[in-house]
Amino acid sequence: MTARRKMPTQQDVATHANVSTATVSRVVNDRGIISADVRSRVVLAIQELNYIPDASARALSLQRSGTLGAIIPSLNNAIFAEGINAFERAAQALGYTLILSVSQQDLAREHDLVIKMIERGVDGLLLVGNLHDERVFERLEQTGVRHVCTWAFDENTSSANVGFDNTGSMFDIVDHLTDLGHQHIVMLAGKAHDNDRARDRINGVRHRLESKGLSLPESRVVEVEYSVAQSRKAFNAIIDDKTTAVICGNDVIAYGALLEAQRMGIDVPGQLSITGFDDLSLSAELSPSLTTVQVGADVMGDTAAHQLIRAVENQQGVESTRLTTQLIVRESSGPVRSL
Amino acid sequence: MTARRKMPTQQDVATHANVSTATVSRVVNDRGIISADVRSRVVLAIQELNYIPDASARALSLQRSGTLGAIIPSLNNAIFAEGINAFERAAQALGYTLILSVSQQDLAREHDLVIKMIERGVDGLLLVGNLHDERVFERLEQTGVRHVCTWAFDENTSSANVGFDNTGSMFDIVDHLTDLGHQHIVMLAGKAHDNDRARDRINGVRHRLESKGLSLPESRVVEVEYSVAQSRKAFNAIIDDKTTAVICGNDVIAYGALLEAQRMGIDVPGQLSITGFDDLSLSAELSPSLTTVQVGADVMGDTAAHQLIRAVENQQGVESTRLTTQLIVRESSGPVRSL
DNA sequence: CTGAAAGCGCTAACAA
DNA sequence: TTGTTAGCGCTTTCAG
Repeated sequence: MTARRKMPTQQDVATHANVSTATVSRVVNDRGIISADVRSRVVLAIQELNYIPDASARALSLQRSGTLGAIIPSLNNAIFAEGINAFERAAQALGYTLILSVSQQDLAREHDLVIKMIERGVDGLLLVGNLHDERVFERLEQTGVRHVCTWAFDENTSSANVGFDNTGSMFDIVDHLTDLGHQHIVMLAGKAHDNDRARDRINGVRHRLESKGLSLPESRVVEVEYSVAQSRKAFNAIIDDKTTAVICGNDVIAYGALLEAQRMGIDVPGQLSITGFDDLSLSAELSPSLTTVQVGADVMGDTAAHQLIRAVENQQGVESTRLTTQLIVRESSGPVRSL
Repeated sequence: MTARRKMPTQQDVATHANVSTATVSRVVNDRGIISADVRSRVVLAIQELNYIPDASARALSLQRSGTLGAIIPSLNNAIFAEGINAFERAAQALGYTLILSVSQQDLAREHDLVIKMIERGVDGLLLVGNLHDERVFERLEQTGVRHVCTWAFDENTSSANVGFDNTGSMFDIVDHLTDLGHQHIVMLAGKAHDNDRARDRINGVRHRLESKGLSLPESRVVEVEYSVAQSRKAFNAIIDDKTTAVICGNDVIAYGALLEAQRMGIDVPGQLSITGFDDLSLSAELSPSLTTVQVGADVMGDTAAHQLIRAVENQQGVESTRLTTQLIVRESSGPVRSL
């Protein structure tokens, strides 16, 4: 088991079945017309030899690999895992294999990974967000590799988008809170470095508040790691008596805020409203359940895979799909308590 | 952008730099000795043409792909996502690319995916658990593809294992609970279909209880989906007044039990002790925090990648690594309240 | 130190 | 319907 056995090749099968390699190729790929006799001989030979075709050779010859690439910031983020799960499922259903790389929220690393993906000959590539190294777009354009940027939607990008408007999604949250009378709001945002989604969400909150004569000064925004423990600390540090609501950049951060508030004896939503973003399945189960924004990561992953594959197989461009988010009002947000 | 551009090949670079393709190959792979002059000409040509090597052709020629495959039951399971994250990170650091497929806890599907992986020419393959279609092992053996089964450890498997003993891990939980005086225990196990880990955990609990003169009849075990909502239902259906402790097959199930207990007004751990398995990061944050078993998914993923790559690059067999789990006692378990 | 040539396994015209 | 023959792009002897 330490030595790598020589695997049977198409040639071996051909010899064994007494046909040409072209014929073997034809039956393997179900292409053209083959007599029943020949077909059965080939099939038998394949079974007897335990023949498994070589995808590299096939890709080299076909100039198509049958793979889809995906580069994501992290897998330790339930919502990305969910999106990739759907992406892989759709790809698998359509006969494609997933090549997955993690950029660790580092755009320089992401650039290198994109090159790797091109080397691998992926037929399509999924990226997260619209913020990337410029050279990424150049390379993709130059090589003609189909790609789609997910988790964001911007009318004015050159690349196709399958995602939602991060800025606009926050309007619903802000409107919901201001309707409930909240004016003193803080935001526990996700880390915005190399991350346009986090940045857009902050801007969304800020702009919407400003449009209502309110504001979100720098002092009332903290960027937090994707971690409940980190979020608790951040919450603890920024919370004060005047604050009546905290908007979180994602559900995990919201869990931290919620748990820490409870530990501090702050009543949610009585004294403080808390909102999340993503609508992880746990969010509906907590007590109080979390008001959040549903993003449909599974639809996004599924759609991205389908768009990519359709573009590849029909030799056309990748279409953008604008997904909508939905505000899910639950128990963690409520009216400002009158004094 | 709808037409696939012809990418520059090694041949183009060779012509441009006025050298042979062999030379280009040498500078690209840093192999052999090349004069400074030639090297710089080649490097320049590569940049000017934006040359990106073709991994398929390389793999075909080298009979090595530089990829590692992984087939996991699901990505919507935080602990697998964590393990794969570590696996990918290690692979990436060592120059390998990850090919990931999801079997959806279906061994028949897994078998097909293994064939796909062999077609892709993965240099090494990660599988979860020791329960697989027999033909999987035959194929792997026959083709000589290095592989490792994770999330389990059994002395008597033919395949290398990088994991822990699921049966034995439950002994710690059982001992902990019986030490606290618990005798009426129920188990909310993970779905055991096509899943030796879940099965082993059930057996672990049962055997350990029996060794102490206690028992875990079928009527006190329910298999539950990996879902907080499902777990709440199952908990609700099985809980009764006599039960003083519930052992859960994983942390997510435990969250469901805990939240439902709280909703029902059951005091944890006053009236009921609850334990989990996995030690997800949230488990330490909940209130009460969850007594659970830490499995070190990141170490497992990292180790698996290293073992695989070492085996490939040194032409040797894959070594097994026995990982240990650790009981983490927190607030959700306590002594049986004396009546 | 560099080039020429063969070959990795498969597919795709083009003939037969 | 089936076989023959070129490659696909890269690496690797083997010469020079």
